[in-house]
Amino acid sequence: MTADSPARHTRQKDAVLRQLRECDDFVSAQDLHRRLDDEGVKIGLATVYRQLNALADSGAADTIRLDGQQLFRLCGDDGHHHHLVCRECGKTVEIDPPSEAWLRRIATSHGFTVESHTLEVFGLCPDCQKETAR
Amino acid sequence: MTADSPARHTRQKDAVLRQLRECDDFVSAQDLHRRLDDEGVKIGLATVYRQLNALADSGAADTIRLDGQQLFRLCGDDGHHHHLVCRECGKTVEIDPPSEAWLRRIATSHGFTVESHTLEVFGLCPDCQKETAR
DNA sequence: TTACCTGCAAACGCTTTGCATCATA
DNA sequence: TATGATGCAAAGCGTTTGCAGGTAA
Repeated sequence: MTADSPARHTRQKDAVLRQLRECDDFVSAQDLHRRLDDEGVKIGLATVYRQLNALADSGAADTIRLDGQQLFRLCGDDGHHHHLVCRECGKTVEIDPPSEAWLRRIATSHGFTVESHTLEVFGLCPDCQKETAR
Repeated sequence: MTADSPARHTRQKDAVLRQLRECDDFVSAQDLHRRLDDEGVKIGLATVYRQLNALADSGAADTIRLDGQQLFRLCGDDGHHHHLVCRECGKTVEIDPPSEAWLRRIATSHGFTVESHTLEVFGLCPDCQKETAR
């Protein structure tokens, strides 16, 4: 571990951070890149990956893996939460995490520490229930 | 949805199933393929993937995603469970699912139904805690 | 001016798929 | 014999990396 990088300020870094702040949900690198592109922001996909990984490494962003791809979200704001995902249309709703005490009790009973956890609940949202009932 | 496949019995299917039974931890498809190869069992990697996916689809095997690859394990019992995963060495321990009532309460409060859920808790296992403390 | 950052494209690792062949039922 | 299963290799997908040129400090 040598001296850390000067952390230069760039247009692209800003764009990634800003866009990340605008999504309150997890986004994939590709998704973020597409959103920036739609906005007219010119940025390489590799740069998006590099920025997101840097944010994740520094602890500024949270990541989860879903369905083979890595999703990122700025962390630190409102504490972490999980998602209720509609299996049909993909709509997501934030839900509160399970009790930390419960997690800790389970982990420590096996001698593990708790660093992070993921929880996702899948079902049908109200709209898709209507569709299916038809 | 038409009639389902006859499910033919083959040497390869047996080999995958047997090898899977021999590991008490999660294994990747590549890992399982290598183990079979070491045993002298001739089998294509694609077949291993196909068998594992078939097992997972049918509900006979559990899968988790760790570090970019999918890991499989026979799920021994009917009731489903979750995992406590060591971030360092990958060791996993089964844990009980959160209360169904809790899940249902959360989902229905948003008008969702509950079909399935995933929960993974990451931390350090006892051995890796010692390593880190060093 | 320096050296970090970027963009492009090629490389990468894991997984899936097309297709001709094999073998179970 | 008929058809699902297999093996091989190529394609696919998300992600990372090498390198030449760009740009903040």
